[in-house]
Amino acid sequence: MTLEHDNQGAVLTLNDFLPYRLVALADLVSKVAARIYAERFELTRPEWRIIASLSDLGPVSATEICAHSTQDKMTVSRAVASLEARGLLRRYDAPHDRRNKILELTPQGQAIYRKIVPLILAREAFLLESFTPEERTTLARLLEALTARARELEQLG
Amino acid sequence: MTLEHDNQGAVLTLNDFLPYRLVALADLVSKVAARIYAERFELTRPEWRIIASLSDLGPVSATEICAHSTQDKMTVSRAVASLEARGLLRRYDAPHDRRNKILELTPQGQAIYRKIVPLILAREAFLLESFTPEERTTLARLLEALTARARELEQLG
DNA sequence: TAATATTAGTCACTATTGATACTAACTGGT
DNA sequence: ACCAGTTAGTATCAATAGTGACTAATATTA
Repeated sequence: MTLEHDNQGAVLTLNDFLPYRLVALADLVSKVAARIYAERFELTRPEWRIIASLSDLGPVSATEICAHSTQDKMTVSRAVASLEARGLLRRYDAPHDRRNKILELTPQGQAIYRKIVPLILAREAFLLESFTPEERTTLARLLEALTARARELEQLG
Repeated sequence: MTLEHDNQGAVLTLNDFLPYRLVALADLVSKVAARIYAERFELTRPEWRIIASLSDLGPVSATEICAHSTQDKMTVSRAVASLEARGLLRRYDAPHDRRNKILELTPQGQAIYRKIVPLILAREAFLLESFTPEERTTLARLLEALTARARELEQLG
């Protein structure tokens, strides 16, 4: 099957259409998660992702955060400025490249992370509660395969 | 497991965290799809969803579009205005409720839909190409179950 | 049948996002 | 050492999305 085929008269039912279902589900899940970090901790999604990334990676540059959290560099730049102003992270010059600022969570930033994580993990657990271990593995595998495939598609144009 | 439990010291790895994976995948898939309706047909995502919804449902009110396409009513209002200005849909008063405007694709709107659908379906097919029929069914079922679960979670707060 | 509440859709305002371009710092080839 | 090319991060401006108030129409209920 080519990407430019001419399957005239084809019909698309929005609710049976995978990309739509995926985006709708992601929006919903995203909204539920945001209720924690936004309403309870006054963090935006980019801010929360930066905190999570720094916990994952340790002190790294903004560019590494971008890659790890799939966010635009401008988005990260803004969120970092805000987190720094609130004392949740600090920045210092990288030893051998002064363009590069290394980011690091402050103890306050780490404390917020430790408060958020159990709440967020409880939501994830609730979502997966009705699945068997095999189903969870399958889900992860299928999403992974779709992601790989979507990356290919992105390259193709 | 409660949603307010105190699993202190828990760790969250962003890339193993289902909500993050879902959102990242949805963003990617969304971006690929947008290349078709945005770049080739100059439609925004809300506009495209309205066209798809009207094709699914036939002539309906804006409110029904909102529900069917999971979009905010303001988003739909704006996109409808734009589509009407471009002659892709028309509006007329509902017979028994004059608050209500019924929306309907014009022949031009239908023509655009018919051009987009095969292209979009080809992308979806590419994404699913490496899956067996069983895997596709499983994927749909798992996403459906997750959606139901996320709706519950949304209610709980 | 008034009085009240609800609903559809839009307006106006604000906040967020995204694209482009810029500055400063580094790299590599000659 | 010098110049072109690249990279990190930020500024700026335009487009987009989200919120609450608002208008008009309908529904509800006393």
